[in-house]
Amino acid sequence: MAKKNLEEFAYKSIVKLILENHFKPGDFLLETELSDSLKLSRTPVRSALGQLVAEGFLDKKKKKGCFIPSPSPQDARHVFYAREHIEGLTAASAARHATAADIEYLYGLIEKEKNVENPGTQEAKIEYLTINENFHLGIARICLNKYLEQYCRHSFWRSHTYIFFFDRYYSGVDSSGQKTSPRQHIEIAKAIEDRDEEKAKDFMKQHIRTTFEQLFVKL
Amino acid sequence: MAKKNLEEFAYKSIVKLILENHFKPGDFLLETELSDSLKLSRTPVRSALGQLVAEGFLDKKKKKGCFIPSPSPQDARHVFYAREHIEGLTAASAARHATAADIEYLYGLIEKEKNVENPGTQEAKIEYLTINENFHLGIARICLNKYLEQYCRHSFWRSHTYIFFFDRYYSGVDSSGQKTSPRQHIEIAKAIEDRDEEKAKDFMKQHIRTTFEQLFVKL
DNA sequence: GTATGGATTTATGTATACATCAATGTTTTT
DNA sequence: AAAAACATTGATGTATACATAAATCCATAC
Repeated sequence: MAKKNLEEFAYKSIVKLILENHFKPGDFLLETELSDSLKLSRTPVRSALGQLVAEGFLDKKKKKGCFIPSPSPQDARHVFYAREHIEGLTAASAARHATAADIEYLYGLIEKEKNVENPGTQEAKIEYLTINENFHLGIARICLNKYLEQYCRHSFWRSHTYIFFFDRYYSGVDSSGQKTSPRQHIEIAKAIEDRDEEKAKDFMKQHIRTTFEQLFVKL
Repeated sequence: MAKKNLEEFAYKSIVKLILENHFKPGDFLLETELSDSLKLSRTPVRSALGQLVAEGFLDKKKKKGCFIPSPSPQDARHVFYAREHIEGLTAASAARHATAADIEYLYGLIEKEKNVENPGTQEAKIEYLTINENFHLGIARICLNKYLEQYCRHSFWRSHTYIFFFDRYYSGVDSSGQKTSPRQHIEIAKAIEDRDEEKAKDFMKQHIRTTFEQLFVKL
């Protein structure tokens, strides 16, 4: 990774570590350890951690440090409730603003999603995650409202805490044996293409509710 | 102001300066100037600025500094669009979760709002702002979803950039000669008290749209 | 054995010196 | 006079030393 901006480098590195599950909930991210392993001083590491706290991805205890927030069923409900409604809005707005190129982009992602190789492997899991992220954040971008996009990005990432914990999600298939996610993505893309704001909103909300239910059958 | 946590002190001080209109859009907030005037080193000031950037209250140009984002009609539309829908959600959720104490709190604010003294003065303006903030963020708190609360707080503050610029807002009266804001606040509080989620949502959305329209008649 | 109190440890919090880069101004060249 | 090359300036970016406080451990008192 490029190291011209150490702060940015630290930020990305830390996010990567988090996403790769190097830490478990409640773990403290020590400035000294991180600066040590990333071969930089505490200053840029500290900035990066501060950023992550301000963005709400990490919690902080004064004079104690930054730590991975603990997931809880209640928190999960809150995140997914927020996501459901906010992404409902972004999908509806996207239906208003999408260009031909935007729609092509979304369908391109769906194609990729259908053709992920070696399903079940760790690489496939990462691949699905990436495509899913691009789809949801892509729609947020298309909606052309930087505030909604920001909130969407935030709640999306927070929800991923949970997605990462439960493998069930990746094997989510419906009664017909088809993967639910690509099918629902197609519905959403179609609604956006048809400029049907209501449908786009409803399909998106349903999609996120499905995701939540697949993750938390037991709660 | 207490100075035990210099970073927090810096953060609050800078926010205060911004809200008191010490800077205009496009102005750079220089670390050296701030640390100088606040009598601390650059370190806590720099942290505070980084926080404000991460939260989206300031923009930043690499190696150049943090600056007040420029308002624009389009940005205003985006902020108020986001606020309208998010606060619609918080109001509906608040109608589900409000306790008797919560409802009393809201009505208390409305009473205060009715009885602000010396309307038209700068103090009255500040007083209105504070009450209004407490009302809107209070509802966000009552809804018990920390994500929605966070997004609500963010869009609320961003919208205040605009509210501060236009005095018309504070003199907003409807055709019957009554202040619109207290009247609409009463409607919302009543709907929450009645546990009528739909009405709470709709009144809140209407209220925020009214605010927007009062500000931007000319756009 | 438990509890209290203080030393130790260890991490964050802060100040400061220095490095770096972008912008600007100035000189030199054509 | 215009343009290119260079030097200056002034801010942020980074490293590091030191201050401080929370947590832990251990000794001592009861």
